[in-house]
Amino acid sequence: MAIQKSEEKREKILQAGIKLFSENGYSKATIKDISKEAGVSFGTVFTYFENKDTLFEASVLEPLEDMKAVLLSQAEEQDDVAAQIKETIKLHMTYFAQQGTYARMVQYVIGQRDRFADLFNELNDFTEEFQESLEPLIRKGQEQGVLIELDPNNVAITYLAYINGVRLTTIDDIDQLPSWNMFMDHAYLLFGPKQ
Amino acid sequence: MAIQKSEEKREKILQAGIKLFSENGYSKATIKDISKEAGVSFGTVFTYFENKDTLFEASVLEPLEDMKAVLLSQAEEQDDVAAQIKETIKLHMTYFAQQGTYARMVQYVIGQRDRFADLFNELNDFTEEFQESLEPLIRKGQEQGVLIELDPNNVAITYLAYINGVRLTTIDDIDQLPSWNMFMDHAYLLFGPKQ
Amino acid sequence: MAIQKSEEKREKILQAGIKLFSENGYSKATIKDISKEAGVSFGTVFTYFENKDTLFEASVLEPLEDMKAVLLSQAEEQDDVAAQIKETIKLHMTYFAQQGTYARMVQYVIGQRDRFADLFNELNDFTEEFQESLEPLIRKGQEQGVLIELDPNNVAITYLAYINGVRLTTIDDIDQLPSWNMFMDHAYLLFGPKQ
Amino acid sequence: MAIQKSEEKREKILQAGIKLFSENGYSKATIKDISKEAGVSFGTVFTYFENKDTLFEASVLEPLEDMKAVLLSQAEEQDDVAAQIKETIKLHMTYFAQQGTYARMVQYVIGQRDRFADLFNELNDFTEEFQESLEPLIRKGQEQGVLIELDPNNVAITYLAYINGVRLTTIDDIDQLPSWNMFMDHAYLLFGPKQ
DNA sequence: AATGAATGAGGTTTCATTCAT
DNA sequence: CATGAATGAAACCTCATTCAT
Repeated sequence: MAIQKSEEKREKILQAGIKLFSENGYSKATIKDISKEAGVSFGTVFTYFENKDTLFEASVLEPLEDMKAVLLSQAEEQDDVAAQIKETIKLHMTYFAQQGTYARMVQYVIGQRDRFADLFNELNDFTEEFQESLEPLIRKGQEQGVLIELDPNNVAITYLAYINGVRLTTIDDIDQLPSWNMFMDHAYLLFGPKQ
Repeated sequence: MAIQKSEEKREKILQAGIKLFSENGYSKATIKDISKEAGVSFGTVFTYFENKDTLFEASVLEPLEDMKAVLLSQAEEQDDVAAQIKETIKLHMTYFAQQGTYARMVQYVIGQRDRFADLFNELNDFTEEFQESLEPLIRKGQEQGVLIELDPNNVAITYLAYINGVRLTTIDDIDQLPSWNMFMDHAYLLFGPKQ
Repeated sequence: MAIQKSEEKREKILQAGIKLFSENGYSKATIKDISKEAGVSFGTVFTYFENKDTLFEASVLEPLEDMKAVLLSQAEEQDDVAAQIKETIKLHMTYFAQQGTYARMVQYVIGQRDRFADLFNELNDFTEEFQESLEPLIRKGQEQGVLIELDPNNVAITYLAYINGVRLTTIDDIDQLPSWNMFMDHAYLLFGPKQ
Repeated sequence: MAIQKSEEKREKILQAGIKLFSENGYSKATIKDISKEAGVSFGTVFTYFENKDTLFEASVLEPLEDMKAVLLSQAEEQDDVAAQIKETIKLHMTYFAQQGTYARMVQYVIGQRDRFADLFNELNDFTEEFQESLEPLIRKGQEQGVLIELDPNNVAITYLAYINGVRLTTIDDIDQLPSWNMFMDHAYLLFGPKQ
């Protein structure tokens, strides 16, 4: 039970970290602010995280697992491959639309790969995993003549860059779904639909 | 002549600011480091820029003008509209490929629009300008039956997001042009080519 | 039986305190380190000692009693007073040779007599006791014409300073007895042997 | 002139460091206290010393040079070797009597030789130098039949330990010269006078 | 105009102590 | 009793900004 309570607090601090690091960047997000946001005392942060860097790493890694899970998931198998891809895109981008500012942290890590080497490698490894995961779907589309012949790896890479670009550039809140719908429609173009 | 000399120094400091802010972010780039990079003394920075924020704003704005000029420029008018668009994309993305880390500063401003309200508005205004600038070309492509019918504004927005996504996600140096060539080819897909 | 067990724990903590305070000084020896060294939990330290200062005082006092006992003890009465003194010196200094870093704590207390007033007075009182204890032996040596006429109090004081100086300056381990033998031989000089 | 002023301030800080480190030990002497004692602001300390450790090292080394100079100096050559030695002792111990608490810092360094390796080695080297410096005088005394035959190195070592012991144990202020006179007289015993 | 010493607010981190379990 | 999570005071250190030279 003591453990239960601890985990709760750790989680609160982590969520506060994710929020403030995302919104303000590493340096501007102070431990004091994070502890206030989490509703714990200043010192308690250090009970759960060795130091600021450790908290930051956790703040990046934890949502990353979610993000990975979403991006590696796909819509159900169906005959209409175009529909299947479009649904997959919707699955992916809906998540990003809700993700708020998290993408900015990923960006931060990429920008300072020396400092956060482990995190960076983790992100890098994921890119490959993502390519592999998307390849069968893309190939299926190409084989059925729905998509033009493009290197599936390149499609995956550009599609991922696009998602990030949209997330980083767009400042809309989740509510403004209309524009997100548009972004989803256009994402499909990167798969090279025959039209 | 005194003015001439001053301007030189101001420029050196600005370039140092652009470099270090881009590479390290706002907080980690210290005035001392910037002055060292610029080859001037510590106090001199404050002779040319009121404070750190002012220097940062200038460091974002100055390259922004270049970036704007490039993104608003287009390849020469020609009969083959597809070729014209592709050349325009090359024009745009070659610049970004060479820009190194500058895009990260833009990102930083977008992420803190409250703090850098003026800069943010400047960026926002540009988006509209960019849409207007690209519209004729897109419309031309659609009229000639080379592109499918899409809202030109949306094409411009998604294309811009894509460019940013590529720049922010990709860590390649300028040298590794192969991948940038690929990114250029795929960018064209966002214009909705009939194929 | 409960009490028995408690006393055991108290002793473990005390020994850990003596060890770590001696080796690292007051500030650098943390309660956490001491608890770990003692093999008890962090909070348990406060069950047996009100606070850090209390533990420190105990850590100084407890070995002090041993030290006192040793320094107040003397070699067996014998006709050859020179031999008796030399054996007494050996008794004293062998103890110090084995004491490791404890002397440093005494030093620490002397250096901060305001802070540890009680301890300091305790130490001061001992000096007088030591003088009294040594006086008969010294006087006996002088009466037998083995020692020159010196104020026995001064002999005791300088001898005590010498022992401390050797202990504080020397970094040898107990093993390196050779040098300690030398130190013992020379200690006798302070008693003013006729030669 | 600017340099002149700087050096003055550096010196003030250093003197404050020597005073407070000696009196309170490393950890209890805070930068804030030291800056206050020196009459400068908190930040100014870091203008002249990289960090607390650096200031501490300087606070040990600077007086060490004085101390070395004194301990390596000797009374003028004269026919009466006993008088010469006694005067040399007076030279040495008068300095220590005035030195206040400095010896405690030396003690601190010896106690933590791993942490302050360079300082420790410096101290260690000095011991040898001291032995060499004292050897001729001791040998002269032995040759003239004033001193008994003892290893000069051992005499030097024990004499040094004695001085330190007196300084560390004695809490008298400089004023109380009487006791220091006694300590000087007894120091001579360590040289092994024939009597 | 150029310099860099001086300042102190504010950041991260440590750690003695309290106290609920 | 034993435990260790919670707390916040206080330490060190950084660095933007001021200002005398």
